[in-house]
Amino acid sequence: MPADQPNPAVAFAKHDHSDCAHRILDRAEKLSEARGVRLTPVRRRTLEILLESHRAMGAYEVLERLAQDGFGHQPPVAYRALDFLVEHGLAHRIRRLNAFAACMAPGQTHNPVFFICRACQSVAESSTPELRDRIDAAADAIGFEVERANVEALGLCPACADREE
Amino acid sequence: MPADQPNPAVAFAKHDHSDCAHRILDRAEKLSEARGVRLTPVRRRTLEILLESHRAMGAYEVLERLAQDGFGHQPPVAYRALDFLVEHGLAHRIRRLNAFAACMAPGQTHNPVFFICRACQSVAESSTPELRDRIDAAADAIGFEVERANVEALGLCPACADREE
DNA sequence: TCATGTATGTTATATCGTAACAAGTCAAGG
DNA sequence: CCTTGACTTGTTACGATATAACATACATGA
Repeated sequence: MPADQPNPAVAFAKHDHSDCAHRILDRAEKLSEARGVRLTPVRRRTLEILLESHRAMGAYEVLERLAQDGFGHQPPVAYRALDFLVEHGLAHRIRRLNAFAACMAPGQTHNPVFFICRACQSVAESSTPELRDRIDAAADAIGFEVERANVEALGLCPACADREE
Repeated sequence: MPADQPNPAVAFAKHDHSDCAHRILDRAEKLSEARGVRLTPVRRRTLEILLESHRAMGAYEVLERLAQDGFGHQPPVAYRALDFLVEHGLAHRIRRLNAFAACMAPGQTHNPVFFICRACQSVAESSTPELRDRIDAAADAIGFEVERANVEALGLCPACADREE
């Protein structure tokens, strides 16, 4: 697999995580510049915090970390940074968990499917255009116009599945 | 289309709604009996309330209606009834809206896709085993075991799409 | 009938999210 | 340089969603 392609298994496999986080931060910087938006210190730090794990984190958990680092202590600080990241495709909102996770393939148009481990809350992201095609086909059949589609699968990641046996 | 098959377009089309609601209530009764669980007055009334529209309703909205009908006034009353309905496949939770909608095909194992109109909040439910197959295939590739999968598509229903043009 | 599990209702509180406003930052044009 | 306007960050205050814990009632079967 080429190094610049997203590897959906990465969240569940051993890997050089600091490397993987840095790579994404670099891309986030470049993307922000290219789009003329500002990856300010809070926003950048928020992304770093999300990138420290492949878990989904609640806004208040992120806020606590931001506060420790000298940023504001109030909810809007975290929500605004997270909203920015989501809006620009640098993070995703995982609705089932009321939480957020860094996007592992920023900048690529992708229709992500989230695989959420119910035991360790890690989240893997897989990109499957065919899935979106199916959704669009079903929508067409009833005259519905899909703008965004969200697929969240709950289950067990390989490590936690082993542990449960 | 046979009358006992779910028609995914029903939510967006004109139809004899009181008939459609009664049919589902009947099935809910039979299903509950068959499974040895009790469709008690609050639970039944909760399902009726959801069935009055094809919209998703928030728990507090449902609670208000229940209170008017002489049931309890506190959140757990609504949440417990809704949780029961969801657990037994008689209703679905629409996470994007923090809301609940009656299931239009109770008793059938189905992997529902929800088409949520962002203008009128109506929800249509479409059942597509192929979609689930795709999700499972993507999961297999990374060693993930899917237990439940959730597809929520946001967009415009036919009526609201017309209105926006 | 009475023991047991299940349902319903309550109070209280946890958790998640946003509106509205004040103050600071930054870049472009005068 | 310095003003202006758009944007960003921070605050207070509140709204919306959800659950824990406990008391009471009710069905069911030994």
